[in-house]
Amino acid sequence: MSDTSSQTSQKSYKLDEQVGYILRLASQRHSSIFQSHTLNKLTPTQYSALARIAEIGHCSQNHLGRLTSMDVATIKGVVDRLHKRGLVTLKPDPNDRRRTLITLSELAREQLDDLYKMGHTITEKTLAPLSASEQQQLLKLLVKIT
Amino acid sequence: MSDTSSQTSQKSYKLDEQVGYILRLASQRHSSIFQSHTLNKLTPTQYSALARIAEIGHCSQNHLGRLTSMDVATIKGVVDRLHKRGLVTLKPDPNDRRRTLITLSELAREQLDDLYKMGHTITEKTLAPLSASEQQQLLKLLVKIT
DNA sequence: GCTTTAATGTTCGTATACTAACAATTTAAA
DNA sequence: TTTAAATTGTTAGTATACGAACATTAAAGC
Repeated sequence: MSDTSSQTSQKSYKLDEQVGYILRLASQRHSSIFQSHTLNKLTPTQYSALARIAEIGHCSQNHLGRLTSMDVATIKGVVDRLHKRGLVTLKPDPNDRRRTLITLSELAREQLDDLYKMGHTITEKTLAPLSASEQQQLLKLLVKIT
Repeated sequence: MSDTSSQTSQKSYKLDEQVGYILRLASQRHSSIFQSHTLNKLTPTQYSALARIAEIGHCSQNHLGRLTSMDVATIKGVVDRLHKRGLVTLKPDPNDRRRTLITLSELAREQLDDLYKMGHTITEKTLAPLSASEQQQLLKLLVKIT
């Protein structure tokens, strides 16, 4: 009897085959690629927030959080840092005194094309090990488990 | 001319179609499932570390970090918290005075079967939206971009 | 109208995750 | 063998990420 430890745990557990673990590894590699290509040391999260504001024009802080899947505490930090860097402008919502309206700054609008180019490059590099059809397949499956 | 902003950015950028963004969403959903099923409020990262130690028996802190893809600062915090909870035991390596040998505690060994069962359940729930062949396909593709 | 409920933004606490710098120790090179 | 280089673990700083609690304001229910 060579295996004395698996008497009660017949089903072996292999960490390297668990989705959660592999997802973390894939995210790490993407972050690493992102960081090596990013302009102005922008983070993936900050980039997501900027891209979303660019899409919709303007919105409140919590709304932006929902649109980018960040909870209220996280989106606050992100918006604060984007504001500190002069990439977004903040002004009170005249229709709701609780809200702050967030918009892209002029500086951010000027950089938008370069930022988009950067985003595409990062996506390309991340998916480089896959064929075109594999890339589509991966995105489709990932969306399904979201 | 309805679109005045895309003169220089012909290629549109859709955040919802970028791997990095979708990877974050998938990781978030997995974490949420993990958290709702975990014993003792163990985190995915702590669980990975425990599972790896269980696989290899014992190792140094930095080595464990490499085996679980955590940098030296991160693995230190994880090991500290596992130690504080009594899940690992630490003792100096007699052969190398820089190293600390990490092993599973008796408590952790007793819980191992339940932890493995929990891990399998979490993996199942995370992959539930996919068919069996889709699940294998997803893991295969994720590993490729790692 | 008034009260209850909900939404917005803030703050605190904890846990990854990574960079950079550092002291102690070990290994490799000269 | 003595110096140089690498490894181990620690610490400080920054940035997500989430739960929980809180005050202010708005919306709903009566």
